[in-house]
Amino acid sequence: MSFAINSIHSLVTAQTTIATPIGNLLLARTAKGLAGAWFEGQKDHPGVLGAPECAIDPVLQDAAQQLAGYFSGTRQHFDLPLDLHGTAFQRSVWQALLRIATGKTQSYADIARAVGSHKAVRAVGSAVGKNPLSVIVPCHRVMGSDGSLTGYAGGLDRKRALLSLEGVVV
Amino acid sequence: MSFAINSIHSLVTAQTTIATPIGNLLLARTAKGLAGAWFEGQKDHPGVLGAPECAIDPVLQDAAQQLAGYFSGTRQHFDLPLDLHGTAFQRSVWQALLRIATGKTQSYADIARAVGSHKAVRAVGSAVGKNPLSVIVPCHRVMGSDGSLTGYAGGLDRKRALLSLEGVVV
DNA sequence: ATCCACATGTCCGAAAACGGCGAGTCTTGC
DNA sequence: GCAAGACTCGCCGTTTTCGGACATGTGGAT
Repeated sequence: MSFAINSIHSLVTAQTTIATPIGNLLLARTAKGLAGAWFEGQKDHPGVLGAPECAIDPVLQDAAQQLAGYFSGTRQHFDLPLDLHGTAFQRSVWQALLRIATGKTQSYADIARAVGSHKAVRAVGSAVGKNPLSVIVPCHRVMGSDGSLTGYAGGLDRKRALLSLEGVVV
Repeated sequence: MSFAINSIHSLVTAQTTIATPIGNLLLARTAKGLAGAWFEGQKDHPGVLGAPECAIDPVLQDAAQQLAGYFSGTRQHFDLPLDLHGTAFQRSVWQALLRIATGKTQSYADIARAVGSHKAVRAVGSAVGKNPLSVIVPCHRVMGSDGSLTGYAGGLDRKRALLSLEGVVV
């Protein structure tokens, strides 16, 4: 077994798993901030991380608490140090996602325009699909131009649940 | 028809042919020890040797007996006086082959490292291919780095048979 | 003298395949 | 007519695959 050279595996300094209404969420941090949040069984779940299980890390604790607030409906946005690993294009897409307010949605074409190349719609699709921070980077707020629920690495059920939690009618 | 200047033809003092489960094997010795073991129809088979057919030569007799043991599964390694004729590089490669235990395999790159020039992989390939002592110098235990069965002067079927006799799964 | 062919393995660039799309066309079924 | 699906094709960053170049020692051909 071998890991990709640029995987964040080797950079993770602490991890923990928290329970949410839609499944367990694995949180991972690096020296610079929160770097991963994957649902159990989600597409790019890194599997077992070598880093120490650590529930008392400040960043992970903050994240857990803010996520709890989000799922209970009291918190509208997150305030955490993030360490997003990806290509320049991917990072710009993820930044665009962070600018979508809770309860709003945008289309893949909207994001494409936002990052400057309005024709790169499919590329946006695959970048969105590789979002390493489920929930926190709100890739679930992206829908097809015709309003259709198109895809979600964690499964469409979770996407529906998150949107409905935010008051969006599908 | 002509023989190469450095061929061992003129040095052979005795020869014999023995039967094995995978074909007849021609054994040849010089004054110093066993110098040749070629399968019928194998690539560098020397053809007819001028030396006397002699089944009672001590070295040839030992070789025949040990080979019988090997093919019946009771013998794991050979103990015979060898007279390996080849260039310095070839001899060092063949010596490296002798260090591969029964039931193990190595890649051409492994051998290259073992003889000190890790980039001379192709050179190793051709040296291995010129091994004069089939079975006894276990050139059949060399495989591609990706585990592929690449070549054998006696035919890939024989290579497969030998490996399977040694318990290696291809 | 030179050149070529080998029982390989590594590297690098080019080319092709692959998506969490979208817009345009065509086909149904009312 | 006309709306809702099925199909086609262009779009573009990323990933995977593929092909050529190179390193190396030797022997045989030219």
